[in-house]
Amino acid sequence: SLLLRLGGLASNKAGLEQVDKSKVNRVIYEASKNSAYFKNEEKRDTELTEKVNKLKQHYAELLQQDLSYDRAYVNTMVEALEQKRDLSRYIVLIDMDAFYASVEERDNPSVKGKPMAVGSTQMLTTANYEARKYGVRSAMPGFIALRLCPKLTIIPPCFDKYTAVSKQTQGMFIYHFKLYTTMSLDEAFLDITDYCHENNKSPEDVVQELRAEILKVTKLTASAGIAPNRMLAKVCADINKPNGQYRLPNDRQAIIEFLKDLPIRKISGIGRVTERILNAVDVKTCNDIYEKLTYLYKLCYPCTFAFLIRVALGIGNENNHVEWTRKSLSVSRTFPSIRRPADLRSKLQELAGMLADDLAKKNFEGKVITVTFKLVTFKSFTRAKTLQKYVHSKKDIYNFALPILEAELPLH
DNA sequence: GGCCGTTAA
DNA sequence: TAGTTTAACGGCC
Repeated sequence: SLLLRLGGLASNKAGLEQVDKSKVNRVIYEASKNSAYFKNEEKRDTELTEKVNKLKQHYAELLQQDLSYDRAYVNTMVEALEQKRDLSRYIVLIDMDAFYASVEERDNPSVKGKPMAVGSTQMLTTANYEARKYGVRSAMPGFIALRLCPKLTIIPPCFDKYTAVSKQTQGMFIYHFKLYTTMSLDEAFLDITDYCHENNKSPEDVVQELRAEILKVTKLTASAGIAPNRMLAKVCADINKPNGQYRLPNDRQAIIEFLKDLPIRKISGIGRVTERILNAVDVKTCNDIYEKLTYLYKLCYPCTFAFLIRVALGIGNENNHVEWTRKSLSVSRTFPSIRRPADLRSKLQELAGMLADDLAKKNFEGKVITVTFKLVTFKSFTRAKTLQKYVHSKKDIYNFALPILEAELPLH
């Protein structure tokens, strides 16, 4: 299971269906096994396994107990949520297909049809569909991708171009719809309910037209998911990727049916750790969450349980309409190992300057300063300090960060 | 308030 | 040879 996790493909990613997974995993393992990165991952995995085993033990004890009182309480919570289920909205997630890679293909047609990825030998951010056939994927270091596919072309990212396209699509969205800005350049949530009613059009047709317009304006394809809430729309957007769309009707029974065999990992917010934790209590699908709600109520923190019950019922987050506001701003860089205090100080200077520039551009300031350390062993840790006043200048950032750095010296 | 871990793109 | 960057949030002490 370790090998699977470390080398394991995110098989839920589009375009990876026909990959020879065991061969790909072997190549990744051979390229990884002696690295410091791998050793660190092994350590993390051991810690997680311990946590999972403890949970299993706790679960086994619960199986022996009479939980009828808890079951009744959970049922009242389910009913209360059911009362508030909102099936009145048409929420859409628009997701540009292999975004960065598609932009580069568009602007350089000679790489079209050939395996290509955007990034560097250190890290890839996006792979085109041709490259995905070889097991190449985003968040994979380029040097490993080259072992999987020696003919792979790696193109350095050009964020100005991606930002420009993102501005174009966002402009199209807000012209007609309520737009909930998302953090990435290639994704946006829209509420098309009012538009559908006003123009007497079906959600499917509206999204079809929107995707056609995106293609016309940007020469790029997008996929979309349509559902009564964000959580489900996000899952739906993956179903007919690339260049497709899927609608989950605003119907309770259809939602229950949709969730029946849906793997928990498809839900945004459930990653590899949560997946393994839930697997430990025999939960693999969203319906399994529903079946095991009483146990999860006993095993999870209230906040986690509140999230899971919504997943089980297919009811999204309540504050869907809350505007995004920035809460922090940061810069980070990985560089070849340095340990001389003078070198570390000048690196800090450099980063402080970059951060000050970004703060100026965004007209932002902060009063909590956090320094993150990453060692050659890949162990990382943070040290933070709340200041008396808001700061934004390079000088202030450096002066307040320096003692935080020096308190950790010597690094080893 | 400070730190760690998880998640996502 | 080589494993990113930015942002948010929950939980613990």
